[in-house]
Amino acid sequence: MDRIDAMRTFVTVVNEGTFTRAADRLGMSPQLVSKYVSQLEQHLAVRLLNRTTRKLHLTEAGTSYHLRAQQVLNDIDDMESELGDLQREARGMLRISAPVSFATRHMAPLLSEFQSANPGVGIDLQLNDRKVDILEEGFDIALRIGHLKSSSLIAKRIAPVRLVLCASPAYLKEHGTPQRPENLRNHRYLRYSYMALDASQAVHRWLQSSGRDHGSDMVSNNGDVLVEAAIAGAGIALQPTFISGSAIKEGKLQVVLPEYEPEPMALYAVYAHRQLLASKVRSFIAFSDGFFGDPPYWDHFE
Amino acid sequence: MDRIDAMRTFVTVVNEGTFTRAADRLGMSPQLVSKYVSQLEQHLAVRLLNRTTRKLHLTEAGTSYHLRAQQVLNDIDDMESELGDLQREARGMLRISAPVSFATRHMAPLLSEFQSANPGVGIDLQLNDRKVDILEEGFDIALRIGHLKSSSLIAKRIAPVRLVLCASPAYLKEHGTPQRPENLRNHRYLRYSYMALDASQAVHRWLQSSGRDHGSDMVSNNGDVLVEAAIAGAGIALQPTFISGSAIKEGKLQVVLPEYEPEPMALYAVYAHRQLLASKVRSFIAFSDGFFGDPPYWDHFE
DNA sequence: TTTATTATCAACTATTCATTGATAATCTGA
DNA sequence: TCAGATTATCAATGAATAGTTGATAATAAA
Repeated sequence: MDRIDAMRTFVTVVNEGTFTRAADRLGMSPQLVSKYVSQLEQHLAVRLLNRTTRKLHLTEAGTSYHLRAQQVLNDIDDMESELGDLQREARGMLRISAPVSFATRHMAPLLSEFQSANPGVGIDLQLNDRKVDILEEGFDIALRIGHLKSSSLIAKRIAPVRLVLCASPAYLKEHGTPQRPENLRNHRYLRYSYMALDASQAVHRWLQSSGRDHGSDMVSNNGDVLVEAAIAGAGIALQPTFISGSAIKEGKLQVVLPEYEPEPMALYAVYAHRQLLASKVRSFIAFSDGFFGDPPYWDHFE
Repeated sequence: MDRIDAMRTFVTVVNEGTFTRAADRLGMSPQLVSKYVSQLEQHLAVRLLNRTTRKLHLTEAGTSYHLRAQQVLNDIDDMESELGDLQREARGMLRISAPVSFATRHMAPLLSEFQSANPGVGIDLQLNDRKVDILEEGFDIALRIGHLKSSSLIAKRIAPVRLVLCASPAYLKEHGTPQRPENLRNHRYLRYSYMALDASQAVHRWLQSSGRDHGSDMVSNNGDVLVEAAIAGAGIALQPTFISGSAIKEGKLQVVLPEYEPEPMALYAVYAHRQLLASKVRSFIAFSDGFFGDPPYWDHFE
């Protein structure tokens, strides 16, 4: 016996006045109504109704139980319908973790338009380039760049991320434009410290090759800084186009060795489960999908 | 799935922090705990917990549900333990219907001692000589005198009720003391209007016999009045000893034709059901049983 | 890496559920 | 007063569910 159903049955019987009418209203057989009430009485070890075949009369215990059971049922209904709304309407606080450079440049319009479309959703955006544990730190979604290794998490591809080698025209004029990957060993590399490039990429081999003088490289864990440095003529940077694209378009940077461009990575939205996903999360994933275009607008520099 | 059990399981999981500890506390298997929580999520169509094999994290929906579910469970526990107390301790209002003459003379000590023994029980005593419908009128117990015809009600015999013919010594001196039932037709009968005597009783035949002059009888629906009238010498009354007993003992009345005394009737406590009887009712029945003695104290007139 | 812990899945049996038809008790209207 | 209608409950049956055990995958700690 489901005690909530039994309570609801008893309350309906009291409100309707007879077992049969209660059965009609609840869409069940009178026999079942009778059984439920009996079982409830059995469970409580209290007689709730004095019943003849014609009339029902509440006992003192029944009166008291009816009153409070009605309240409890209302509470449960409230509670469940509140959860239902949460599911249906996309409400609540959406906690997002995102990479620093990408977020500062490209997230604002996405979030702004998403909130216009989903007024019930609040957003808490935490910028972080380390790999956060979304469960442990309570994130609904983490945006990540790279080739994802498998895990128990779900990853939805949001946009491609191209990496291009680039330097300022002035730098190239002074140091020469590399025509072959081998030439890179003679250049100053503006290196991103978290970069985890696939070793099979030709460009990577030359940038990491032991023949180079690593002591003269510039290293940062922030891509923006490296791109700004490249613009200022400090060397050659291998950075995503979502950072360098606009500078390239404006002519402040020039793509180097385009024919050796590494395989593109991707921006992923990572979340915990596929089933019973909160509506706010589902909506955000769907909203992000294709938002940046394909190819994304920051790649329109050529 | 019992939703209340499922709610309780979920709340315990959240409070204990792991499924396994919750299972220990609830005395069930971890598999079952897992199943319950899953079914609850299924039912609500909301993910309540983000779980890895090592740690649990509440979702936003889960946080809100946990808070309210805990409240609901408390309400239910309160409600049920209140009913339990009602059952265990004998509390509440006990509504009793009783015959007028009996109650005015003999109920006070019973009720008073019962309340001393059961301080939680209030008493509402309604005096009435008609046959009340205890369910319809909301009585817990009706005291009735007579030979009860069968019904769906339960009747517990509390005390024997003897009926004796009696008259004042002065009346008998003036009109003669009947030695045989036939003599009764020459006397004035003080008749109780609700009297439903078994027609097989010898005395009854003579009192109702057509040879008598009924026009000279006195009729009342109150036995006290008839007994008082008998004391005043108005005639012969057939009344219960619980009314006439004290007057007989004091010599104000004299028993007539004792060898023709009708079969005794009884005082019954009538109530609706035997099962799941409210504790206040059960206690009262038990308390009444034998309270008046056997034979009852009012029969000690001989 | 190995071991221990944890949640979950899968399969299986005992139990419970919900239905149907039958019955007893009451009420209603002639 | 008596048949017909209504009502609650009982009993029996097949369907669905509950709760168990053993196995598995994932993670944390040693």
